[in-house]
Amino acid sequence: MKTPSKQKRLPRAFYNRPTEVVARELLGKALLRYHSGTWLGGLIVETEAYLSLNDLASHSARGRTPSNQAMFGRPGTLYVYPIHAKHCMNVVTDQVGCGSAVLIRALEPVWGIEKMKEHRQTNQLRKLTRGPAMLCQALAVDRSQDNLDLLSDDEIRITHAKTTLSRIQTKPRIGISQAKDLQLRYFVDGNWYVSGLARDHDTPPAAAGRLLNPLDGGT
DNA sequence: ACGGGGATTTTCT
DNA sequence: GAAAATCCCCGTG
Repeated sequence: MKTPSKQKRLPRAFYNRPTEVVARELLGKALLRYHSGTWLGGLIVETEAYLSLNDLASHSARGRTPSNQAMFGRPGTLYVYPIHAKHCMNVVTDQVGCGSAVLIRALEPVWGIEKMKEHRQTNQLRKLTRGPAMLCQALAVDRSQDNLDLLSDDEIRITHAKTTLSRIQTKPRIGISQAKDLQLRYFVDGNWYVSGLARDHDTPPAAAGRLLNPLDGGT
């Protein structure tokens, strides 16, 4: 299984920190998924933090249930949940049992773009991974990946990446009905693949203000 | 069993 | 900008 990048995985200690810190520092890292003999993935450009305390929008706010148990696992655990007949993926943060996680909301597609186009049934680059459910479909991630460990699993990982970040923005989270005031959404300012209103980041990749592709990025 | 709501996406006007 | 599509999950009875 030849990896498309020589970068190493993020260590456990990276995730075992306050959720807001992890959410911000995940920007620019590489999310890689091995599926049907090929690598898929891209660079993280948008995240949201969901806290263990005083955050009614978090799935952990009403305690542990059978479906959200992964959220209470070790930092670096994957938490995949179903919503509106689709799926979204999170990375568990902070200490074991906290019930906090970071939602991965958007990627700049880099690896396996043709395969991701098939999974998404489109030829438009911008429709591959611009949104939490879109990127799960592109990467063929669903509930069967729930509770996997990003540090040891063979088919999914998050690694360092040689990237140059433009300014990082912090804004309220998207699509929630509670705790709307908390500023826990982080994204690369101006990146073409960030979700939400198009006018906030409508600059095509050929122009300025974005993540640069990693130097060892491949097909 | 039932029903409302949801960290969404797509399509329509 | 609004609404449909679509289904899982959990509180309630």
